[in-house]
Amino acid sequence: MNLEPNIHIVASALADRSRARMVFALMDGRAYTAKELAYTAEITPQTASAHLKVLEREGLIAPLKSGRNKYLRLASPEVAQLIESLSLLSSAEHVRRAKPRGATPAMLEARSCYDHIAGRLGVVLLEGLCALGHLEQSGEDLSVTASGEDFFADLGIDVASLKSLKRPLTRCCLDWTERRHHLAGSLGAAVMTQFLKAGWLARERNGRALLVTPEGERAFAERFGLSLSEPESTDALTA
Amino acid sequence: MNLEPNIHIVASALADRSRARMVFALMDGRAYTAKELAYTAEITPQTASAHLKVLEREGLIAPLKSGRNKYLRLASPEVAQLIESLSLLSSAEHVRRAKPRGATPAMLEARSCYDHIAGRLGVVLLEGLCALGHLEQSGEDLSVTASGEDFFADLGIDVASLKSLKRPLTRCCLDWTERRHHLAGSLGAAVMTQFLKAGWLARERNGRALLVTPEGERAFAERFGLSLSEPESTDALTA
DNA sequence: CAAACAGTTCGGCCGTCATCGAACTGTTCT
DNA sequence: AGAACAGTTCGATGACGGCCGAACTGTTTG
Repeated sequence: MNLEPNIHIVASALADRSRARMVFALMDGRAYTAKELAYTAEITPQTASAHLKVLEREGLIAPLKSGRNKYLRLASPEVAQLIESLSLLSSAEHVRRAKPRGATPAMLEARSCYDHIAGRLGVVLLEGLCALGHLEQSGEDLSVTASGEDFFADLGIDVASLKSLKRPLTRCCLDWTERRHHLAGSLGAAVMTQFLKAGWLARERNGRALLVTPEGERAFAERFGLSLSEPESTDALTA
Repeated sequence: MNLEPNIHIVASALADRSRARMVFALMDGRAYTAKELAYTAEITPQTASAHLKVLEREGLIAPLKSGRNKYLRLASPEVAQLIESLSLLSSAEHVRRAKPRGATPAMLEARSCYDHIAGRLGVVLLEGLCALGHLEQSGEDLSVTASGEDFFADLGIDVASLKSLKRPLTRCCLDWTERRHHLAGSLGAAVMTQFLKAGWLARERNGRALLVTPEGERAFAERFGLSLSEPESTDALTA
């Protein structure tokens, strides 16, 4: 007899198109009301209610009540990583089968992936940091260099205090649109938070896309040596 | 409109108990015939055939034909990581709901997790390596120290050449029975291979459990400062 | 060549579950 | 208090999918 985890139960929770769409919407790390999620999944509130109950029972989402509203968010970073793993394996299918799909170019450019930056911006950011010697990549293993600690301190991020968290400091996250890596982990989360706070990035109103502000463009050029001017998104789509 | 990955399709492939059991059996990294998998899932060969077709279509397993036999194995390390993520979230459920389940104590003690060592052995191994200063853990971020490179070289593992692979050198993998970390990544895989080759570990005939040989016990004590004598497994189960 | 065996396809049965309309609970605003 | 609204429960319906017995393809063995 085998020690057998009931992985099919958790998998079942994500095996439905409507539930998948709702969970995917929550991948921006924010909390949404049941109705908003029903709307994004294009189903009625009753149906959504049943679905959300399932996701809640399986510990994938966590509720947050406020008056007559019930805000829902992903339960943990582990859930986000699960969705990432699934996206990685399903996007292969996705690309192979149905190529031309409705896609927001803005999302390809920059988006939030649970709590850090993904998309083309995420990828070039990681590469820039490595090129400047602030991060070191051996294999896919990432570490912060001494000059990196100073650099992040200058951005208002205290690397030492992040290290004491139980969460990984740095983690490589395979980007499912770029199919290259971007920075995740607690440092990745801190970076996105700082960028939003500094006004270098702004969130799109109802979606995962992130917009680079003019100040952000200047800051990225000065500090990271990046020029984001050429929008390769059309390229990426037709490639 | 959202860029929407069909994660529910891949999830569906794992949303069935029989398929989950088969995939879980493949987590030891070996290849099995369709009939063996049917047997472990306790279903007829016809039914298994249909299931395996689904898993193959979704790119989760890869076939390897040899005469009238068809050997099946996991398609990639990414798939193994997906199963890990699922196990992590479902074992929480599992523990919470149905505590006393048929479990092999041997599997709790040491087992293969796709291609590296998991279970109590995997956990104490990682801790031993950190205590000896061969690995360094900041947060959950792992790196090999200078003394570590020598240490692994002595075991017949060339860390430098592993670094050049596209796979991560080290990766923390959360153990779903111990709920603590063990060593994964290409170094983790190399370590298990060496241990098997050196005769320190032996595979159980039909399962994921790993047995520590007397030579292995001696080697682990000498080189890693580990004493595995006390079988805490009963502890772990009643805890 | 014939028997044995791995794997597959086909057809029918049955349970599970996503969906929606209708009706209900509870909170907020006027 | 009463209207409006978020969220839920209930019941009916219809589709999908897992399961097995039987029959088939193709390879190995005697």
